[in-house]
Amino acid sequence: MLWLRWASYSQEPMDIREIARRAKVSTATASRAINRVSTVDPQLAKRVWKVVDELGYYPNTQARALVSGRSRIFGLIVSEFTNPFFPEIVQTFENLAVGNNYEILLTSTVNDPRRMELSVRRMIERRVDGVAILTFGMEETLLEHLRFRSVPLVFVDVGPDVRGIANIRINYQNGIRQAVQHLAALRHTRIAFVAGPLHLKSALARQEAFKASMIEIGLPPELIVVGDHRLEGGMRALIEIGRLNTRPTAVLCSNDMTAIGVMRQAYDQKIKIPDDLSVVGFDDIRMAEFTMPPLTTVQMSQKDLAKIAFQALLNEVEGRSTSHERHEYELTTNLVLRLSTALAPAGRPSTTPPKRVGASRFRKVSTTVQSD
Amino acid sequence: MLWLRWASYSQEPMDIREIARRAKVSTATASRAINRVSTVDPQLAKRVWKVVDELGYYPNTQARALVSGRSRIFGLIVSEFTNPFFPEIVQTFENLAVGNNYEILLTSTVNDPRRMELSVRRMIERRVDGVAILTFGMEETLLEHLRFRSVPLVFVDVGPDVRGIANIRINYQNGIRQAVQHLAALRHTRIAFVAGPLHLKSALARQEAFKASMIEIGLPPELIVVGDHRLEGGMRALIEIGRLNTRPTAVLCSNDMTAIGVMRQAYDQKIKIPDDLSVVGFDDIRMAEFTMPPLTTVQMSQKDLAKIAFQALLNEVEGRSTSHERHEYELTTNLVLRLSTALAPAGRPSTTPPKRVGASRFRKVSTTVQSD
DNA sequence: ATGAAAGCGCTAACAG
DNA sequence: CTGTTAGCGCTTTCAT
Repeated sequence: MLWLRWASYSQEPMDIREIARRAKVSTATASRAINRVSTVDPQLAKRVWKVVDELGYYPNTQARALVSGRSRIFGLIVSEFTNPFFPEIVQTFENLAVGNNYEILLTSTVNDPRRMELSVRRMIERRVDGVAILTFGMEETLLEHLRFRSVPLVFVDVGPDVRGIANIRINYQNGIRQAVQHLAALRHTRIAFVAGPLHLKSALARQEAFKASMIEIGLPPELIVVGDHRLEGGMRALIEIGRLNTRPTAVLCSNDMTAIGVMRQAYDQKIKIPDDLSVVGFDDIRMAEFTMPPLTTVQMSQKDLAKIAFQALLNEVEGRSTSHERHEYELTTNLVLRLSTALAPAGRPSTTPPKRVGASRFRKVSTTVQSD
Repeated sequence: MLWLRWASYSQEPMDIREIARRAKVSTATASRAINRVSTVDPQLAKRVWKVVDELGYYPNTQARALVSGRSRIFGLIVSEFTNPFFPEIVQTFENLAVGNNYEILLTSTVNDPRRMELSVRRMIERRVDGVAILTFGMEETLLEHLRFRSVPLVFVDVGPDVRGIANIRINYQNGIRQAVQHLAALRHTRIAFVAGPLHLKSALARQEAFKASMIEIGLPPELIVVGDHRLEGGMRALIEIGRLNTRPTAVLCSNDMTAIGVMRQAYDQKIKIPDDLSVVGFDDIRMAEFTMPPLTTVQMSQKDLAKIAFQALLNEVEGRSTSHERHEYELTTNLVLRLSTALAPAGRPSTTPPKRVGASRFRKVSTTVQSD
């Protein structure tokens, strides 16, 4: 706190020159000491650091960035913070950022083309060192602006056509197959699927995974209704499903909000879950643990996703990767058993809920990521 | 897209000098044109802008900040992104930021003193123009670092002792009184309160508001159990309440997660809500709408909070406020009726749920805030 | 109204 | 190993 008293009676600029002067060294040496360059004489270094601490000197990052050409900022573009899928990602990303002396420039597109464009512009203006785009849909032309400036990019789930940018591919099939087989094992044969907005690649992929998984075990993937990945869509979907002449005993949803909508509608109609109807979600957002009953769901680990994204960016920037190879990462989804699924009503002799699992197991993703 | 083709065969730096050269003006004029200084000849300005657009030139914010001394970044310190209270705040804050050409430096303390210190350090290093601290608890000494550098600060809910920084005071009493009176009107007389961690000012204030509200209508505020503002605490609280010899018929919770925990525990114990027990939350996080039944809760508008915080910062920075007056803002809380409250079991002749209200009404906060 | 030039705070050659 | 110095890209006097 010494510098605080100092502060009270002098308000001169505290810049690296001031530090240098007081430590009786050149600015170059001061700079080196501060940046822990090993060749600097320990004596001098100590003198510099003493002054730095006494004065509470904090280097000006802008100036640093200007001369070094690296801002130590990673951009993170998401759709919407209020989408429950993102908070965990942002938190994990930030944890990694602080640990690596990066700042994060967080931006949301709120599904507005103008905001998308603005996001990209902001990234460029602030000269970010890399951008993670977790927004399930982004105009190709905007990316060109980033690519043109050779800003490292990480993407989730874009097609295989884009070259020169890292890509995290989601293995939807794995988790969805587990979900379908879990339901089948509980004697469900009439399994419905509530899809998401099919113009989204991710929603389409989930639906396809569902169909494939059903066919795989000889069940017809017929009962499909389209939702919107929101609560309302889930509610509407269950109403629609209720009108079907062959009523399903289980419903798999394209995301958790949809599943929560289904459960809400079931609650309103006094349909008991899981006794009358088994429900499975997708994503494993935080809320999935808090529903009643807790939701069985396919987990797409937001933590792992963030870790992979961050690490990919870091690899790119620190040049640990030769720039001409194709950078592919994979995130595998897995079923998390909770309490919203049970034996199918017809074949159920007694109420035997599936064993509850505390934590989920993952198959390790195909890339090494730093732990928390 | 013209500049994109240009880009393909020349990779020179696109800086303001390049713009100036191509527009056949001086860098000074280029700068003025880009910054829309009115005195610049329209002809020249147009020429400059043409080049800017063709080349896809984006000014370097670092350089700008360095010379102007203003970074156009606001710091936003929160406790934890995964705390459901924050996403809406962050989103609103960002919306306002983009609208005003600011960037936001988002930081979380995760209730770790080291991270708190780091947050402050990061703010200073990036030379933010102001900081909003929404973290219900922050060490005084850290603030000194910011105050010393005269960084404008906005705070939520700190005591009245701190001078020279803006403060948003929460009127807990208003909403909690409404909640208590709502329950009383439904013939509840044994109303329990599940408090939060009492070392938090905000938790303490809520408890005090509860006590005052009860006494006000002649009910003894005796049934108080302490939770932790998390789901688990709510669950434990209900168990504890169940052991009381005088069982309450309604429980008011210090925050929504607690209320959700209570509901979860009730679900597990087959206690029907609201028929057997009325539950009221506090905060009105997004999830409160999605519980079953939807949670009646005291709303502390996260949107309004963010708006006030941003506006306060802006006032400070744009110098619209004389720096010696005390800057106080107020946010009023209000009850939002949903479906988790009903007539007390004893005095209830039939099931008559309270009227459901779609949107809540607010008393306007005492300061003018920009709309979305 | 426009241009020349200084300089924001820092790092990185380069020279000693 | 240390110091001198030239910029990084921009805004802003100060002349014109």
